[in-house]
Amino acid sequence: MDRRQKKTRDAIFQAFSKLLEKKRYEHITVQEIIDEADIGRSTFYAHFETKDELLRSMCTDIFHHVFTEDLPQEADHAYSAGSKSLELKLGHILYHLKEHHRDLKGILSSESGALFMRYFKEYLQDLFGRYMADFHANVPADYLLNHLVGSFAETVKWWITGKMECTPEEVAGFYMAVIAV
Amino acid sequence: MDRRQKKTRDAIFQAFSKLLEKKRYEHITVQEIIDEADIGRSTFYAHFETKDELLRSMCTDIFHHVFTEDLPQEADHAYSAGSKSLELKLGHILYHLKEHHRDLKGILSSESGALFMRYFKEYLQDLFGRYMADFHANVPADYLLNHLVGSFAETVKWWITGKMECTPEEVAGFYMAVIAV
DNA sequence: TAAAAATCGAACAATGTGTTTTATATCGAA
DNA sequence: TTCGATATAAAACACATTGTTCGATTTTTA
Repeated sequence: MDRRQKKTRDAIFQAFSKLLEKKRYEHITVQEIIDEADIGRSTFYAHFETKDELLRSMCTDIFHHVFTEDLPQEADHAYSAGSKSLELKLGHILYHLKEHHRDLKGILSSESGALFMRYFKEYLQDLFGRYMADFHANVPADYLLNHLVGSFAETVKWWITGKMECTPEEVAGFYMAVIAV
Repeated sequence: MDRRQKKTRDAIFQAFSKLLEKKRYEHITVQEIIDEADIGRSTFYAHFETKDELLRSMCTDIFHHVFTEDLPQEADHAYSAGSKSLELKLGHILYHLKEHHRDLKGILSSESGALFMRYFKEYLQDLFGRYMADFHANVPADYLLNHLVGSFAETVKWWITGKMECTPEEVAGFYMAVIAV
């Protein structure tokens, strides 16, 4: 990627993130992002078609980091069955999410949080699908999956938007405690 | 309330609801609502300051119906303690929500669903707060409340946006099954 | 019937969007 | 280093949407 492109992209991300901290997503204009990032109008549109796509890109970047990063802890437990394996994996995801907590606080604080949650759940859907066999509840499978995914996403939101006093391990523990079926 | 006002208000609600069925909330313009409702521009703004406020009013109307309607079943069980009392109450709420499923499908299908969910949770927060004593989990109280409220809201969303093949009682049962802590 | 209130409809300013164009600056490869 | 390719800047533009205003008209209520 061209240095200039990367520089511009980073400037936009940072400007957007900064604006999100003090303003609702809906009320942030492209012009404000441009001014904050100190770039030309046409340059912004050369990178992103819309504000929504900008948010989507930020989320995708974060998810790519969070979900595809090396999972050192997991190697030892890759074949351990059941809930402990899931708990470790979720703890690891929380650990990586924490590294982005500044960006995430901004994103989650406004309506953009709803979009983030939607994208986040798409990723989680795949992950949890692989653990569904470990759960046995007398409810429809799609309902259960929806419940597990939604609850974890809400857990993340609760953690990030709160004071984040708990460790990733503790948060994963809370989650496992309330979904134990 | 003046007949004209009621007529106009209903026309706006119906037009908005109809548009929501085929279009995303964000992409619906005030002008489209006006055209669909066949009213004057200034009339719309005499009723609602913004599109957001229109949605908020629709939600409030529905919630008022759902949460304050007579609860016939509950009279017999008002003093029964524990989870059965909660399950009955939730079943009743689901029963009333079903009466609005046409409007709700539209609202929940787009980003307006995020706003609905937020308002809905505000109401649920009060309700669940009164049952918190019945739950005992080794997690922070605010986390647990957030989990219970969020999960029920997601349950409603799953039910309304799906095929709604289950009865309110069944859905309440599913919910109780997965939150049993 | 008469005053009060709601609606209509047209015009209006203000704001934001996304595109286009031309000139300039920077990059990457030969 | 040189040169073609590419990214950016800056300004102008058409367009859509918003929210307000105002006078005329209709409907309600007393």
